[in-house]
Amino acid sequence: MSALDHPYALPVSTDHGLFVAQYSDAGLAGLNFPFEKLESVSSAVPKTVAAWHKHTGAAVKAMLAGKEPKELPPLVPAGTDFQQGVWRELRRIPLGQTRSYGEIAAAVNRPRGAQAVGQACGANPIPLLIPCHRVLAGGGKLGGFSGGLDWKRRLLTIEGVTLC
DNA sequence: CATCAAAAACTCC
DNA sequence: GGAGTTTTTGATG
Repeated sequence: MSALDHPYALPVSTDHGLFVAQYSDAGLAGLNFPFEKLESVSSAVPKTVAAWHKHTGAAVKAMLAGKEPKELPPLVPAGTDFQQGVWRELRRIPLGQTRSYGEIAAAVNRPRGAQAVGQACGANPIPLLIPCHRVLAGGGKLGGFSGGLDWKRRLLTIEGVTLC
């Protein structure tokens, strides 16, 4: 994992732990799952970032409650063109539904690029708001998840997805 | 060139 | 037909 240095990092307290949102000057650039220890967070931020963070906090809490976030901050994940395309497709998945890596691959015109889609999902800097957890492997298998498969199962359960 | 959060094809019971 | 293994495939560092 490369250390992405984003200008601002702010905590998001939830019932499931303390997330850390990272912002560039263009919007939300990263969202970290709760980990053992936290890196330094920014104490003072511009009002624009504060406004984004308010939306981020509400959105994250909404997601963890199984609801669709009402309002999102600008999402500005850094990545290649292919990754951006995949992430855009991921955001089109309705809450509580799942797609397969192959489906996403087809949607971005890479009919046989399922594994590449998997990589793009793994490179997703903003879990939850870019719902990479809604992407399963073929046949309803779980696949994998950056923050641990435990999180993926938990998130899907929250959204009402029943696993085989 | 090696790796990866996949999928289809192919084998063998 | 089903479970396990091998091949194919695409983006990334």
